[in-house]
Amino acid sequence: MQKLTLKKIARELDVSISTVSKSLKDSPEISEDTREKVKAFAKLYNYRPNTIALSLKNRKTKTLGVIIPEIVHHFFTTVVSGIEKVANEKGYTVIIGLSNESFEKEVTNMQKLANGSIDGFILSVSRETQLKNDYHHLTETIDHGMPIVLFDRNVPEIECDKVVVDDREGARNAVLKLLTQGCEHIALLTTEDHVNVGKLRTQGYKEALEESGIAYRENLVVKLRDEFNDEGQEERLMTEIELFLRNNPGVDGIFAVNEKYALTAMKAARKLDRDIPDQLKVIGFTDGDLSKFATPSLTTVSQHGIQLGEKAAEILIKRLEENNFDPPYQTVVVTTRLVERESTSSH
Amino acid sequence: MQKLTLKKIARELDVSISTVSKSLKDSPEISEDTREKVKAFAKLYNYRPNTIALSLKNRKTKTLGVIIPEIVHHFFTTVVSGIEKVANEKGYTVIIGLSNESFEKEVTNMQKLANGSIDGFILSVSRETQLKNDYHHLTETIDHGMPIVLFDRNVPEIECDKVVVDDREGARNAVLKLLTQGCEHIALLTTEDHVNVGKLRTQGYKEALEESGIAYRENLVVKLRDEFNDEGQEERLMTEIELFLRNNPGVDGIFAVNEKYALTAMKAARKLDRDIPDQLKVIGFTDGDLSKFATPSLTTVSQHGIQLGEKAAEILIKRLEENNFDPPYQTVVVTTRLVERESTSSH
DNA sequence: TATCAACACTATAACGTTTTCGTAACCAAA
DNA sequence: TTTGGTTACGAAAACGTTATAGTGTTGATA
Repeated sequence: MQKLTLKKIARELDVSISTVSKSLKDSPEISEDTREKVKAFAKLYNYRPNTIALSLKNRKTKTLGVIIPEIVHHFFTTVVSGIEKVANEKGYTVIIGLSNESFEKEVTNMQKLANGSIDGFILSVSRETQLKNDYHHLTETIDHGMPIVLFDRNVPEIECDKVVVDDREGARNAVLKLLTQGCEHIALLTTEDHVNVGKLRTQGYKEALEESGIAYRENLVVKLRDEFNDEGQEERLMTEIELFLRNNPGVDGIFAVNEKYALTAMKAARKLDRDIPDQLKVIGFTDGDLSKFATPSLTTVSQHGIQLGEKAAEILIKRLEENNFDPPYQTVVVTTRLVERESTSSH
Repeated sequence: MQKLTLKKIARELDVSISTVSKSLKDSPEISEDTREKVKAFAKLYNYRPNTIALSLKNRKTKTLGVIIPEIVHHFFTTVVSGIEKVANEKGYTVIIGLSNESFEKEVTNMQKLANGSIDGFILSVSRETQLKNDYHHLTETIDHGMPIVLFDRNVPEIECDKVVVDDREGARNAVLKLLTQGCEHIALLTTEDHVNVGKLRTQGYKEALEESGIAYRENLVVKLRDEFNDEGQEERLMTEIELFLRNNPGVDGIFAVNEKYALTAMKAARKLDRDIPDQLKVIGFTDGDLSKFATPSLTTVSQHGIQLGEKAAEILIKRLEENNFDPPYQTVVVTTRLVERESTSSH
């Protein structure tokens, strides 16, 4: 009951392998009779060409390698589902590699896939990679003629196609919203500096303040340590944020660079009996189920992960099909949208 | 700057391809001198054998195909991350296929991967597949000598390895918990009947009631339509649940078969001014971020998706390495754990 | 001086395709 | 009857590996 091959069909029908292959491809070289006979047989026994053999022969796999830092993560899964959708439509398969925010896993995963398994990469660099600022694995891959599309976490020093979220603008709009809602002391809950998107969102925060003639105050910026994001560290995150709120009773608006921070801030506020949105308004970045189901529901900057994934896949596949691996490269900016919910509107 | 192959090394060093291959494999047939020379060259230019060629030659790909109904879904991503962890440790790659709960996508995705791309499947059948009760694609795959490990959504009529959650027992424990907490009128929020896990959880609900000498009452069981789970249908879900609560003011406990239902129920209760947990206690199935960050935080039945994924990968890889594709098959039951939070404890 | 190992390689086949080139067999034209 | 052109197929190479089976050279033995 093993897989049917051209060779087996050939043996069975007493013709050559070439004849079988050509028949299945409706080549006029083969007589109508033989063609029909072969096709009937192939159909009957459900012949399907071996993908691996085709990949070897064609030197292309019709497969995209996607490397993400984490999979138990709403935003990244939306991106993957966007990628998968487009890939599937165009006959491509998707291989997923997880870096788990580790530089080494990112590198080995890429190496493993780059040796013939895939035609190109779509990836978002790990936190550790950004920290080390070591991108030799990316440049090497590109130099070997394998295209890469970078998404979300941008790496300015690498030249390739990119699809990024408009983090700066998204943050700016969020903070402007808080300002028009009457907030005067807006805190920023963000990550450590080495995370690029965190930096950009911080920039947007500053811009919005500046535009509105409000001074940027260092002490309203809370840089949460990376390890607070790890599983089981929710307590420490909470303590940190609660402490901040306690020490800064004047804060009437919070812009958080992700859902988790925003939700935790809301929880802390409740503990301190500060009403949301009346006394404190909150906006988070990244729109996931968490925001939708929170109480009060959270106003967020939606990132359109699906479109981002779709766009990334489109760009990569276009390059592959056109066999064009050279500059110029493009950078697509996916805009964000402010989804207003209860955490900002005083009903 | 194209990929280095044995042939190119051979040409460069003026030896045969065989010599290069053997040298790299430290064969004693080759003189120390030549061996070193070849290895030095290979290392310098970073030679890596082509995975596709190896796959073709060995007739195994060291790749697992994972088919899941949805990727923007906490539970499934935890499973995938468990699979990926084990797979990676054992030198396997993971290809992901999404069925999006569609029978057809499940079938085509499997067909595409089955033609040489992977060595075995790990999959959870789509909702539509369960509804159609058509599993020919699974039996055919197994008959062709490709092993399958089914997870979560069990399919009794298919004989193969399985890793399932103890849905019945998990539900039973949850409902027992509500009972010991003093609830007397416990409602069940569940899915339509054709979803296997829904059925099992309903069974656990009944068992717990029976054990406690409480009559099962049809009108306390709410079967939410499948389409309410779709993106953007949160409103309708809410209306439905709210209506139920309004019509059944006596309900003092709710067991929901997933996080979404539970959270929506809590939201509805708040609208109706019923205090949680004092007047109404809620437990949900599936432990995700939603439950953790909800207000009040939700008591849930944790499914240990990671362990489930790990186990599934272990079973599949074991079969592959032992080249044993025949019965007996095993069914591993992953136990659940009740994670108690604010929605059940009256502090 | 023929014989035989041992050594250090090379050639070849195979995995399953596709494609280019070659070639029998037939018929028509010169 | 030779030449030329179809028709309908088969042989072979190639993709990049690995494993099996040669093979030429050397040096030692009988």
